[in-house]
Amino acid sequence: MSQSSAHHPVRIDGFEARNRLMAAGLKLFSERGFEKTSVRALAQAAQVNVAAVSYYFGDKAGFYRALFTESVSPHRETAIDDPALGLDEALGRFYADFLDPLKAGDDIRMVMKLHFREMAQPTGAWQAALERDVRPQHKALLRLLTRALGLRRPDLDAQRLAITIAGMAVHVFAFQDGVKALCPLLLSGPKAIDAMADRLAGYAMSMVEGERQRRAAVTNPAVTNP
Amino acid sequence: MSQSSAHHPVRIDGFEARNRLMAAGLKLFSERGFEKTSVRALAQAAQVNVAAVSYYFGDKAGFYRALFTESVSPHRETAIDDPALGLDEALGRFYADFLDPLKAGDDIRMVMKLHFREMAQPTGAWQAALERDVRPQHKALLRLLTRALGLRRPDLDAQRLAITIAGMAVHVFAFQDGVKALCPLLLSGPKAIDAMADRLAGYAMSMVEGERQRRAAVTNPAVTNP
DNA sequence: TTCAAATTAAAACAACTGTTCGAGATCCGC
DNA sequence: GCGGATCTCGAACAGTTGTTTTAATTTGAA
Repeated sequence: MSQSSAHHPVRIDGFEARNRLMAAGLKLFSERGFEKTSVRALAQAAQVNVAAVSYYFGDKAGFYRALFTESVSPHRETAIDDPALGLDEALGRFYADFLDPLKAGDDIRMVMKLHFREMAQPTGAWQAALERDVRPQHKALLRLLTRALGLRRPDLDAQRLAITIAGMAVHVFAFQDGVKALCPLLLSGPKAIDAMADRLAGYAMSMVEGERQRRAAVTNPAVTNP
Repeated sequence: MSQSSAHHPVRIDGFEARNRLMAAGLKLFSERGFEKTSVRALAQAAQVNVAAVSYYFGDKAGFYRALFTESVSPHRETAIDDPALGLDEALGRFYADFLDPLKAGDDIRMVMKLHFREMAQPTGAWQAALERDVRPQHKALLRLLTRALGLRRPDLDAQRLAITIAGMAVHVFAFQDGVKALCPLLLSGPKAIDAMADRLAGYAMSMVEGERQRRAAVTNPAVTNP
């Protein structure tokens, strides 16, 4: 109903309570989700009165939104479509940067969980993040692939390739619990994560090469067709 | 508290209400999630009294579990590790069968959403499904890849490959909303879905081939190393 | 110190949650 | 028809939810 953080007129000094709330909110929301996290649980975890969340954020939803907005974006913005980079370098950076937050044991992991929780259950907060963060990354990847495939403009098959190449990273991230259930060693420790990023880059390279061959075969079917 | 569906002694005839509840539950739970769906909303959508869900399922949670259990498993169990199949055939079947439910416009899509909603936010209901449905598929895929790579036993890199190959399909499924936001044409209509499955199979083939070469290069590094 | 603004605290609010109760309706075999 | 099981209904339960209110407290500058 009310705007978020419209209560206090200008700004304040006693941000301790607000900060404690942010920390507790990151933890609880990422663990239990929005619905299952009550304002009272938040207040208790932050050692703060119940009214504080309304006082500082106007709303539980406003608190959630603030958490989503003010949290540092966990993914570095990689310039993968820099023409100076080779395809292998670009893809290597892409996966390395994408999977990097997996190594940080602290809050970043929680921010990620928060984000992917929203992906599976899209609300307004995520739609905004998609347009702001995901779409540019996708476009950059698409540019990279269009160039690598020697195309003038991206076509549907380039889109498929881009979605899949990005999806491999997203999948590792979003379903890390499932991955850990199937094979715990795959994501245990920084070295395993680096290895995973390396393999993903290799997979993507193979995919691009295969797509290149497929396109060649389609335009010149006489060679390989039975 | 109480066991699910422990109310009615033996069995009943008037299953109309129960069926209507199942349909409404599939719709609402898959749309809004478990927490956001109230028993009253379920009853109203099913045109059934509030007490019906307790009467037939004992519990809201029991209702959810029943929905999860009784719903037909959306994915056909593909025998991809049949040694008679070539790798390309096996992977082609795998993706075709996996993405097939995307074409069915009806309830199956809702069942999928229900499942993937649980994946992102694992509860008991999903853990059971993982052990029953996902793990066997993963093991079959792992067998297939182990054979294709000429290994005696699956190693960590084979695990990575299997997880990623399956993940490409999971990603399309789980984030179809995001995919549609980025490129709506990719999943519109059965032909597009078939094409996507084809491409995924091709990608996987390329990945396996690339992995085979990588392994060869590792065991015999003199050839390609700088 | 003094005063007003900023912050905290406890209690109460109304709305909604899942669940249960008991009375009525409906069915089926007899 | 009757009788008993099966099912439906509305009301009410106790508990939790997010939010507001009101008063007490702390804070910082004049």
